[in-house]
Amino acid sequence: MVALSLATATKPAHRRRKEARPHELRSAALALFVEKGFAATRLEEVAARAGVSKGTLYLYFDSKEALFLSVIKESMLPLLQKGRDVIDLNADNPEVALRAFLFGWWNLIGDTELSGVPKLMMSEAGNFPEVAQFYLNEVIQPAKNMLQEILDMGMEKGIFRAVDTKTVTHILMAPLLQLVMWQHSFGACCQVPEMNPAYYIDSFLDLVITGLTPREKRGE
Amino acid sequence: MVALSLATATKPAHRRRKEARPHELRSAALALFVEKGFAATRLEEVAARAGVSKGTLYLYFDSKEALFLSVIKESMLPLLQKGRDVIDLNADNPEVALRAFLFGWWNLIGDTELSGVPKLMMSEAGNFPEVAQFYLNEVIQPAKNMLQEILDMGMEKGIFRAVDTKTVTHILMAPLLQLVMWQHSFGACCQVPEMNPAYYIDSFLDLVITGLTPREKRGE
Amino acid sequence: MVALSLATATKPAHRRRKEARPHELRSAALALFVEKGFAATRLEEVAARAGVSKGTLYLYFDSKEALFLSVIKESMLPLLQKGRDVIDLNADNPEVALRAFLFGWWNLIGDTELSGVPKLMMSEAGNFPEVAQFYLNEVIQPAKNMLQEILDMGMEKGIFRAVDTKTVTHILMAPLLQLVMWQHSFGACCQVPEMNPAYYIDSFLDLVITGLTPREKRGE
Amino acid sequence: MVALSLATATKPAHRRRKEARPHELRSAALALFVEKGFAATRLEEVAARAGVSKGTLYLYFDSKEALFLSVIKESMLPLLQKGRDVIDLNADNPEVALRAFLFGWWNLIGDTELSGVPKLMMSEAGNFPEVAQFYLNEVIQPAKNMLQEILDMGMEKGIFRAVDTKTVTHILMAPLLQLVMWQHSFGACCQVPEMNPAYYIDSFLDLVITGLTPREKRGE
DNA sequence: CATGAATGAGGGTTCATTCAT
DNA sequence: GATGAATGAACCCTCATTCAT
Repeated sequence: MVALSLATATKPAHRRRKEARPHELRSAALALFVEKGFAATRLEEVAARAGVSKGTLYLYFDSKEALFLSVIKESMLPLLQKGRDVIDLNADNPEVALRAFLFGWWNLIGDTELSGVPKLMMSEAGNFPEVAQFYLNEVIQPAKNMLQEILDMGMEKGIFRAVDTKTVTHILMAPLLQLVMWQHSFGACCQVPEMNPAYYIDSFLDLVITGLTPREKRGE
Repeated sequence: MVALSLATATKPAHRRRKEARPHELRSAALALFVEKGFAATRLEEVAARAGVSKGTLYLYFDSKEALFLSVIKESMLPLLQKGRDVIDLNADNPEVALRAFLFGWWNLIGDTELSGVPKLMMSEAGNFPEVAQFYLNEVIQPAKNMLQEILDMGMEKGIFRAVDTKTVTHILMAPLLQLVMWQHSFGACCQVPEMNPAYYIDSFLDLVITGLTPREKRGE
Repeated sequence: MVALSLATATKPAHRRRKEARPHELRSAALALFVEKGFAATRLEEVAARAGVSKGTLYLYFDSKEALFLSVIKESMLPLLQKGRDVIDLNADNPEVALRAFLFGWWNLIGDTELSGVPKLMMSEAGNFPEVAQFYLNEVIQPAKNMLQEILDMGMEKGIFRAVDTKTVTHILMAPLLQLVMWQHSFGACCQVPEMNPAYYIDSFLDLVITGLTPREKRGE
Repeated sequence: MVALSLATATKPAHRRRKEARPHELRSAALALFVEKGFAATRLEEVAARAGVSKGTLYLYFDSKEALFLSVIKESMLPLLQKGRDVIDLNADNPEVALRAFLFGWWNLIGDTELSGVPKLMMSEAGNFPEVAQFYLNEVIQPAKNMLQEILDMGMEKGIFRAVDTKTVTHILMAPLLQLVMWQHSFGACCQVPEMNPAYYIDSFLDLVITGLTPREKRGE
């Protein structure tokens, strides 16, 4: 009983609520910013979706802009380490590492509420250049560096042919990014044929690794 | 007929001006909608960029939404025929047709002010579902159908190996779309390394056609 | 008719309105700022009192604070020259100059809507230190310098006895300022016995010039 | 009796604290109301300055308005008796009584935190007419009656010449009130030359008692 | 036709007040 | 009692839209 009271009773209910609020508000804000855009989202709606009143939002964020910044910063930074792990675990097999990295991205970002972040950032970069620069430096660049590392490993081992890694990393991410853009735009509002993401990614990897040209025609 | 063309040519300046207005306003609106988003764009700024006053805009468009709709509709529809032409001209060589189609897209859209339309449409789909559905049906679907036609041709002739065309058309457009998204987001506001679009597209086609796997390892 | 059209028709009605608006708005703002204080005054009320809508106010002033600044600056500066004139016209008779100056202050400020400015400035100095410093330097100090000039003249001619002019100028303005403070505070909201300003100023000048001590006791 | 005083002295700290709270809160409120005005003062700041939390304030005062009322009422009423004493002590010498009264006002009010009350009351009269009426009836009028009593005494004894006492009492208070207004406005926020209050009051009494006119010119 | 002054609904933000702990 | 998280009414300010000139 003492142990129990130490574990839980030391934090009154409203303290526990208070600690969860910033995350709840960021989550609500992300969903709405992605759906409607930053300018068209009303803070009252964000608050309502998080189950609080308009004023409460200001207990946790200084302004609408500060909320936006927090959505971007707090969401993505913690994930970079996971990408690191994928590479370290598959250092001996670049093709597997490449598959694991892209599917990892999908599982951790593309298939979660975080998938909204890239869409949001692309839509709003023009209105928040500093946030965009931060995102570019602290999220995109590190992620591209990891991909490049995988390509370099593959080329070193002769598993991949020589390519311009700067360009190819961009190309490798494009379909994944396009997929989440699609899901948060037409996919969310239109009658559009189903698309199986795992199948899509698999097809893309297949295409990129073996190419369009049939085996028997290669080398002609 | 000669009289008619003369009549047109001698039309007083302000008449010619007047006829050009809707296009100038759409062009100004597109640029600003893309940069700031629909909600964050002020009509006064659109009017100023088109060199007219706020009130004049309402002589040509009923509302901000009508302007948006017009930007989307009038911009893209006239281009579809050009895609058709590309296919018809290269019906005998699917690989050339594929290259021509993607480079044609780049030259007619990606490298012009129209490149903003896909970015705008993706950002605003949530706020304008009907416009998005229209764009999906009347622009995206026809374009994908053309690409699919090219793939089908290639597979029929044995130039391309058998792939799921629905999925691959999506994949084929992704890097191009991502490129314009990039140029209208980070590219427009951040310190970001130069990227040569022609080289990028070429690399992508190369990758997709021949694959990552080196020739000597294929078929293992 | 030509003359007439040149004289009047060149300014359409809405242009004439536009030119009068800033003054009308300042006047309305002054009255309400004085009555309720800056913070407690709603801009909608200011606009209503000036006969326009809330938004119109922002066509002429950037913000509530800018309106405040304008009220202070545009109201008082034009009056300083009139004080100058009073001194120049009565350079030979310091006692008359003193009376003329104080009564002039009363007629031009104390008895007009401008009487609110000193009250407003005193009430709000703490919230607008820069405006207060400006008012001190550009309005109060020049006015005190004029009074000091009159006293110096009087002492030179032997009409006034030697006094510390810095202190006495302050003392000379105090009852006038207190009178307008009173009229804009208790006088505006309470049951309070009538006070005749001219009689009050006259009594004060009488007191200050001849003193409380009866003639026969003087010099004891 | 000894027991009682012991009981008081041994009262636990938090009890003594509790009894002092209303005064501490009023004092904090007065300072901030004077500096920023009633509307621009946040209760959270008042509470913080008094060293308690926002909620605690409501244990002692029903509302912001009630706090304002209390600031005015509790501050000034206890002082009136002191004015009475000054008169009674100097009943035989009106000039000394006049000096003692004005200097007493200065020492008890002008030179203490209470000096803010007149400034506050003047600034806020328009927003709190009932409080203003109360202040007028219960504070200002009694004080003016005392001054009037002194003048009447002086005139009766032939020490002062015959004047309109209603008006002169107003004039006599004006420089003192103006002095505290000044100190709480420009004096608190601007670069302004030093002013010695005792010297100022002395100069004023000198001026009012002997007048501006030099001895040898009097009676001309 | 073209203008730009005017409008007023809407949204970001503040803060007096309440109340569960 | 004392706290401070939560509320929501109120207010500043913006901007799509209208309309007299």
